[in-house]
Amino acid sequence: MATIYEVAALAGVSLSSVSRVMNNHPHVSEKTKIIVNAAMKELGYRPNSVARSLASKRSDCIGILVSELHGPFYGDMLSGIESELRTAGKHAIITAGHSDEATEKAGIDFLIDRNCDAIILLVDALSDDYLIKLSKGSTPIVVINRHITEIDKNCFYLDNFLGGYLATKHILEYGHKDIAYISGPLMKQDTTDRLNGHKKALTEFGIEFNEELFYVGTYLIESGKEGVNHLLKKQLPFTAIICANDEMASGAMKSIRDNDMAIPDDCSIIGFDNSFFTEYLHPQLTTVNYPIKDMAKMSALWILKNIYNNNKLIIKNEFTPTLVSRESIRSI
Amino acid sequence: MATIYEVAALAGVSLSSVSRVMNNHPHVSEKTKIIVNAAMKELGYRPNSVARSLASKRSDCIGILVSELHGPFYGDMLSGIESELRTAGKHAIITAGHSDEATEKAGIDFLIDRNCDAIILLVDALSDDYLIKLSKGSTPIVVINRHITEIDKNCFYLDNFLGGYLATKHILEYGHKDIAYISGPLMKQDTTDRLNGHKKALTEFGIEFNEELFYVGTYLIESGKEGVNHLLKKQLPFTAIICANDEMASGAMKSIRDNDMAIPDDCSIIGFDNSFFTEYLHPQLTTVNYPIKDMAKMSALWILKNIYNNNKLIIKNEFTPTLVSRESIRSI
DNA sequence: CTGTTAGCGCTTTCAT
DNA sequence: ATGAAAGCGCTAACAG
Repeated sequence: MATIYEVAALAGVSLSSVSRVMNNHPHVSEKTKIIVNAAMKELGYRPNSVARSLASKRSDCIGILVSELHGPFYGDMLSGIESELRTAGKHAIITAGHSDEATEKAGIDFLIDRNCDAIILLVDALSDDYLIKLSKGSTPIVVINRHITEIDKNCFYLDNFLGGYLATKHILEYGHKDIAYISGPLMKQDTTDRLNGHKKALTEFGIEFNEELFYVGTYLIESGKEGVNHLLKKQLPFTAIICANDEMASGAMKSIRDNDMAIPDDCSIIGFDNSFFTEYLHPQLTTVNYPIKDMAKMSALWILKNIYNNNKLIIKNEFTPTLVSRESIRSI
Repeated sequence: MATIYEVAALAGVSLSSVSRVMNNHPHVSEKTKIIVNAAMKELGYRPNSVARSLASKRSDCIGILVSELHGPFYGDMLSGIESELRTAGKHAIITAGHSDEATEKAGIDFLIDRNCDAIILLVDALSDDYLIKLSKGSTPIVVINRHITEIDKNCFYLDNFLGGYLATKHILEYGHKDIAYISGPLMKQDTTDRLNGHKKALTEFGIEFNEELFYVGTYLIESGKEGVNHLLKKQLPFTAIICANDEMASGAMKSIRDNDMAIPDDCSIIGFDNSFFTEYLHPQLTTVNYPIKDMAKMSALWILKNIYNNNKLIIKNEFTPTLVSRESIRSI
């Protein structure tokens, strides 16, 4: 691998000149530009980005910390960010936090230590306070799927309360009264927001929230199954299940069918996220659209605007969920 | 951010001593260790990994180049690799190649330029020759989902031929004779391997391959739909469709139902990959298991063994597909 | 066992 | 417009 020294020697100029043409500095003569470029080509020169990063304290890299690397939700998010960064000539460094506090902290440190110009965070375990403090550090951060008032402008979030409300209202409008709810882990803010939206809708329709028909899951398919089995065991009547995400909904659907009940005839069901596969379930799952890809792209755009000074971009922070009505709900 | 100088000053030792305790060198007195560690803690010192990487030419980072960041297949792969690396204290730097030659090359250069200790590749557009040449460079590479004889030991691949064979044999054993095939892009090796396996099974059963019932898709859901519509337009009889992956199979299922045909009564269908969602389709999709997560983990283990000298590990390169029989096929 | 001294490859003042 | 020189923070011989 040729270094900048060899390029300079071959071109018969100094290091600085090579550096200048590499970085498109103004005030470089056309002649130097040409001769240096020729030398670079001849040597197949590629700048060492580690050295560059050490000297300049920049890296053209954005760190991304996400809970998991698999799953439709995170996949769409990563894809959305990467595509925006790529078109801007920036790179993504991706790592996973596994919803564990120590792992999330370590992930952030890793990204900071690699001189990322900014970091995009989707974390569950870290406290608001930690993130607020982090935002005061020298590496700018952006937070997805979480609304922290103090760093409001750096947050990109869904109105989860509205989402929970919409789902439940939809169910209620179809005449359901005995409604089960399979929730995500209560430590997550989006989970509780959705749940509170749910409760608000219930209240509006004069229906009491029933702890007996409430199950706390993990957002994973398995816990959708477990949730249904748990509910069924209680022998309490219910005509609809609201699931806090699509994966649990698909697990729930399976379990319901395994118990010889039909969807939506014996039990209606609604999910959350509008993952790609919901359209391929049978029946097609009614759900709430979570525009994660748009949000992910927006977070990348924020960085392009605020870190790399692309001023043309217009940023919005809050995103709105919408109901996607399909086949998994029937009228009572 | 404190530097190694400040730590050395506070501890009253030289740089080298600090460096030595950081890197767990032998021949460091217990006393120095303690005093240096105390100084590090007091200053909240974190080594600058960029500087370290520049000086040492190592990074404890593994580069991963994958076609896409979303989708069940790539998600499982990334997850599998990351979990192995994490437990070994190594980090993943992930980027996407989008099945485009120039993008794949740029991705590789990016990873090399960041001093990755090794690179894991899942690429479609790059030629065997390019990869062979690359493997002679100074950054070790590992290739997933591709078998290149010359760099055999660095490849982790499925017996796609067998997979294609198994799928078709299964269909044939159920008595089908008019069999449609929705393929992936023919430029991909796994695609043609599967197709050749398919043809072999046909031959064994004395059935001729019918170009009219053959459709080249993209491995995306949409093209499963398009494939079915294309086939239906021809008005030729067929009782089963073999899809080269599950996503196209799910698209095909939807299209079939949209045309008022029942699965498997009017048309049997089989997929490939055994993606998580196939179990939640209706009917549950019969498919061929692709142990991508195991393969991904194995590729990571190869690196731990060969690059980081963890000799205990046993490596295998070829993986075997298995048939997963579910509900989407009926007897003729 | 510890300290000194060169770098790693590039950026960035500061002169000229 | 160009060059010289001083780092960026760390590692790694080499002495001692």
